[in-house]
Amino acid sequence: MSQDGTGVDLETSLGYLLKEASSVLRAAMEEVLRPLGMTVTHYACLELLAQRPGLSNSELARGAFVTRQSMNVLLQNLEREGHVTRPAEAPVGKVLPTRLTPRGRRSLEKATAAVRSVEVRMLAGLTEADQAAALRILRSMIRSLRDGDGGA
Amino acid sequence: MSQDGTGVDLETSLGYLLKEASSVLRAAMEEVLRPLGMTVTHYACLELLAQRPGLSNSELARGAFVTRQSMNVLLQNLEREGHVTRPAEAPVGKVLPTRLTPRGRRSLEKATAAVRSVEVRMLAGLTEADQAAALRILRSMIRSLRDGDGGA
DNA sequence: CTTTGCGTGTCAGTATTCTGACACGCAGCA
DNA sequence: TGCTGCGTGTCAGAATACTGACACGCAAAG
Repeated sequence: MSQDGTGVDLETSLGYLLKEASSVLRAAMEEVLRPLGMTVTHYACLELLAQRPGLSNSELARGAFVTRQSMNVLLQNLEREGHVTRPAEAPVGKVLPTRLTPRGRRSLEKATAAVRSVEVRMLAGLTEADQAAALRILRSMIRSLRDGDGGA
Repeated sequence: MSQDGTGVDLETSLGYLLKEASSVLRAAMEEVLRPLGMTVTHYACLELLAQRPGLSNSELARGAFVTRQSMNVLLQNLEREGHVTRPAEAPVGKVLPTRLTPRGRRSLEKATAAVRSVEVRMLAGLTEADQAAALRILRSMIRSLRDGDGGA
């Protein structure tokens, strides 16, 4: 298909590989989440809420790597579908703490299992040491990027 | 800001970390590309063309992890701005081989420098061995995910 | 030579996300 | 006490990407 005559260092760029891995992972997650009627962002939001109940819209947005606005429309959908609840009035300030409903928790269970199977598949062929190294390396990358981002 | 009382294993999930790293990397790239009037997908397309001249729209799309349709509108923009050229007639079949113009090559140079600086910053704190390990691990993840994707 | 499969470019419509901007509430400081 | 900085929720508009569908051309199989 490709002329493959000039195959260069695109495949040796960690940045490109990172994007590729993330893209493939997202596609794989979408594939297993679709039968459940969920998107990746849906799942991320629910998982976040399960692990940290009472998160605000903005905090959820940061955790799912989208903007507050996007997360807000997502939360409205989830609320309408009965997966999450938000108080009509802010208990303090303007923050509306969000919580999972039993129904949301139930659909999250299936999604979590599906996603976990994808992650297991992704890690097949990697030793424990590899996974530990990956964790350390990715954290280092994130920290280095963040330091320069907000700092300078 | 967060109640940080339930800090769970979100930070130990390689999938989440992968998404986080990719997100931070993309943000950092957008930040340095914005002054140049380019987006990440713009840059990816140009870089792809520099390394593999004559790529088709579909091949470009696959390389930049977007759909053919999205890449097509991007190419139309780039063509209108004089960064790339596509023959009006397909030399063979329907494939329209795309090439960089001198102007496109020039703006790519600045972008490449900017992006490279981001990648260097990302890799700060990592040894050569770490980088080699990251390459190997990411490739393994991609392959494992792909095998299960299209195969099963 | 005909036919089937595959990849491609393209059109139309939809959905999702983002950027920009506004007002509000809390915390710290003079 | 009054004020400034910061974070938040929300509204509106625009940009971007995606899904679905169509016709065309090449290549392999009959």
